[in-house]
Amino acid sequence: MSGKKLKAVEHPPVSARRQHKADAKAAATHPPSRQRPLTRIQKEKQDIILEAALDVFSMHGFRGSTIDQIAEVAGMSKPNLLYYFPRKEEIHRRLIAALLDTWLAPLRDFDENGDPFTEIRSYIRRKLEMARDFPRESRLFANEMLQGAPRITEMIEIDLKALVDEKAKILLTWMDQGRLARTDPYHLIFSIWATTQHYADFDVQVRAVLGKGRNGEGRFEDAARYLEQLFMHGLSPKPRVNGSA
Amino acid sequence: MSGKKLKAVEHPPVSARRQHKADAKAAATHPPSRQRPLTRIQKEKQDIILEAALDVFSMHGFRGSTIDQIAEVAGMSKPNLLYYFPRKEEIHRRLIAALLDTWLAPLRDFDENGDPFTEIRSYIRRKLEMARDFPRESRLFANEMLQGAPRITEMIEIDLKALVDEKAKILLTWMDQGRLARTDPYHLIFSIWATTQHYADFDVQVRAVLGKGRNGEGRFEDAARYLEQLFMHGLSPKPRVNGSA
DNA sequence: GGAAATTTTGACCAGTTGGAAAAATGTTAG
DNA sequence: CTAACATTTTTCCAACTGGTCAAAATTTCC
Repeated sequence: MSGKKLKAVEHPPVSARRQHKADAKAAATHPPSRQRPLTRIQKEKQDIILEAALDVFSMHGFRGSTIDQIAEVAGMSKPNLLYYFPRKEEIHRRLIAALLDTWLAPLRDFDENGDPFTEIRSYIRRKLEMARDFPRESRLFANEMLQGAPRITEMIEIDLKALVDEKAKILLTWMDQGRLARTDPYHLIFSIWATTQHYADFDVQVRAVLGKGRNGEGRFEDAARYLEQLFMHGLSPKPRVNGSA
Repeated sequence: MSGKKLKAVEHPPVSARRQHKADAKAAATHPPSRQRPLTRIQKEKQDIILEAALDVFSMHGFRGSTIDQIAEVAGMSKPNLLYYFPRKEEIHRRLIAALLDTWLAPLRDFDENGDPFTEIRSYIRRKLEMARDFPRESRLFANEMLQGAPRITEMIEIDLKALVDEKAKILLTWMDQGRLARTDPYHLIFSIWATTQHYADFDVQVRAVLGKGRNGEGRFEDAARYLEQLFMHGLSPKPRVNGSA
């Protein structure tokens, strides 16, 4: 329901402060990390752990989550879990790395040769699908943002920024060609992120407000319809529309 | 740059489960809680603590925050802090209660006798101002939502829902009168929440993407302009606009 | 000034948390 | 079967956590 292997992007020189004694002997018998090709069984266990960790981290954030909790959800003992991931941070890093990749995929697919409205519409749709199908990933990301993104600043300041810059340029071109209302392309992108991820991150609120009646999967359909209308109307290249007050 | 006292709204009958032993003697010498009119000095100290707690809770969530952290930010010892607030949960509850009240004020002011676009525009503006002036409150709220709103379910399921229902009805009336594009009023409200709070909750991301150049307070001006355009255009009562793909 | 009340501090505690060590239990290839 | 390896469990620990308590320092009020 959520797995999907994503290539992990290492942050080479992070080097956090060490306060615990453990440091030297890393190639001991315990972790199966050293060079080995990583058997299929190991991969499976790691996936189980990552699954469980996603559950926990996405709800409580990094500091609010405990290894014990994750181990319990994963159905194994804490030391056993630590056999696969030498430390808590490592699990979290793996999740974040995997997340960033999938999370940006829809934006990467934004095609400058396509029709502006088709592109925007399908971008919205894909982001909304992700909010529906991977809410935990969305919340993990949101948690990270709320905490000031301590572990991924470089990622968002470099990779993400570059990607958005690129797509903003495309939007600007479309605006110049009169195929799209002239506005700030960055805030346009922000607004798509915000409106779609809202359905994952604030799910409880959305459900509560919509009431027991209307909160099956249908709410995503409604959201899609509404957002489509809002953005299609809102961004159509027309001078002015309403001028009251 | 952020202070501004907010009137606190008490939740009378929350009654959470007790698991710690402390329970009986509450009128002991320690806490200045019993009946006393609460001196001005006490209020000041409590405010200092709440300020500090807002800093910490809004970044790390409830579980991820420690009393020691809060005490340090507040510039006092942990036992001293605990003298004013007998337990961690109490501080958090106070913050949340205060928050909810201010947070919903703009929506309460939504006036059915006003002009639809004027009302929506000023609602957006006010929400954006709150995201700018009270980002920590916004993040505290977001953190609570991400965790499934365990401490405020009743609040959002009852009070919030009722308020939104009421305002949705107003929006529907306007739509019936042809003064507003016909759409789902609930999702319309969600989209305003999402787009405005985004600037508080995902502040790091917004700053990073906009780059060092354009991230002074100006970004809120730009956001306001963009959102105004999006919503004013997007919700104007016109049949169809673009029909490609 | 001094007794009473308030506020602050220092020492302490039981439970939790991240993690280490090593022994115990599989598993597998020769 | 058994040596080499992989996995799991048991035991343990030091630091941190929320919170208590009594004594000390300070303020308040007569």
